[in-house]
Amino acid sequence: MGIKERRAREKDQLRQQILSAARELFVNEGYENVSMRKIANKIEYSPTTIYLHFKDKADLLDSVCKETLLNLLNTLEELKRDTTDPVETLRKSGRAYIEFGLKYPQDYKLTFVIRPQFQKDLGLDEGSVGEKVFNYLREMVSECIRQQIFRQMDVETTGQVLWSAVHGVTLLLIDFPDFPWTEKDQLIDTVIHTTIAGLKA
Amino acid sequence: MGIKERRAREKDQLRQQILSAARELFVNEGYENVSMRKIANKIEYSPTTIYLHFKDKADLLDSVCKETLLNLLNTLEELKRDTTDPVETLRKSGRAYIEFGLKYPQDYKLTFVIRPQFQKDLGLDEGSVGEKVFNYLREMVSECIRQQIFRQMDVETTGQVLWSAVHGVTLLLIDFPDFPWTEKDQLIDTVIHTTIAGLKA
DNA sequence: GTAGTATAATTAACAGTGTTAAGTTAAATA
DNA sequence: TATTTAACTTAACACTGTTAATTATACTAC
Repeated sequence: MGIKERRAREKDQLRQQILSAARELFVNEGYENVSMRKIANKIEYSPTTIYLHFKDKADLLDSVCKETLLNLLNTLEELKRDTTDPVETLRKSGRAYIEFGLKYPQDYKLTFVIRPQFQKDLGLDEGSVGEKVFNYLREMVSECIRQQIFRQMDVETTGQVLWSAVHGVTLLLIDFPDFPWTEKDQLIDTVIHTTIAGLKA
Repeated sequence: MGIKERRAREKDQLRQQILSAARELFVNEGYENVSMRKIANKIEYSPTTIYLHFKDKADLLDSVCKETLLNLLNTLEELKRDTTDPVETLRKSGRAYIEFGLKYPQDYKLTFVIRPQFQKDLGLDEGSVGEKVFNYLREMVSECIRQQIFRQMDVETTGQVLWSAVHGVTLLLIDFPDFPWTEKDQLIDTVIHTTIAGLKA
């Protein structure tokens, strides 16, 4: 009775096909400029087929963003294995976060700017990938505070300050590419260095 | 021969009428959800009339954003008159910037996130309002460095770090209103305090 | 192997979008 | 009063997300 399984597999395959077509188009042309018909064309199905797999366009965006967050989480967790010094880990994580944003600027904006505009619920609910990413940050921060490297401040606030800094510089670099920025790597390093310095005891 | 003048005045009045109708709708319903026809309805003109005053919808957005920047600039410059200590001015300016963003969240996003997506040119060209805002920041920063309160670092980089921090926290607070943030005022203060502390000599 | 059934995929349509070209109305000039 | 000029509108195009109704396909039971 492997028929049902094969069918489910095929269905999942098509779902994945839609998802990656959507991601590619969203990333290259921007969410607003991608129509359901364009996605359908790309995968050589009729537009309505997409609706058999996703509730609507926002749901499609949602799924794309979930994947993005999962990628980010993987990137960060891989990095964590190699280092032991919590400040060094934090520094590297900050860099990795920003570089992730710059490597996939559209994905980043989709996830952290566009999506919230359409889906108020966020995706930081319990058990979600978003929550895991933030937990990752929480752990690093609380270690820095525990070891008294950082000021004895609320873990939450400290984490939020760090997130603000990296989120800010990432978006500025993405959104204003023509602005006369300081050399990119130097700016990123300075942002991270400054914020960490400001948090130190 | 005041006829031409009256006509020009009337034309400008209508332009302004369109502009404020657009702003109101953009702010309340979001740029994407506002159609030219909606704006036209609001001012009781046909949709095409708008095109006699603005090149297209993006141009309309552009003009709305220019006004927003002007408001921000006024807010900041007013504040500057009352203080002399450069660090205090910086601190207050940071607060004012963030609060401006939170008071007019849609305007802020329109200007600093949505607009760049449609208009790559930014609006930081010479003589523009955007440039003036950034010059404002530059001046404060260079004063802090000159007085050796801040580390002897590149003025540009220092300014960009500050901008990143305030931009970051502003957008996070706007985009994720349901996130369990630290009490808002405390978070803002901590972001500003931390960044400035990190920049100090 | 064929009839019936469930599921996958499609076509056609609706109400809406930004934008343009052509046409109309109203006002100022001669 | 006729003519020019500016303001404004109507009608249309090619597109959008999404739904209901319909067709095609693959599987089940006889």
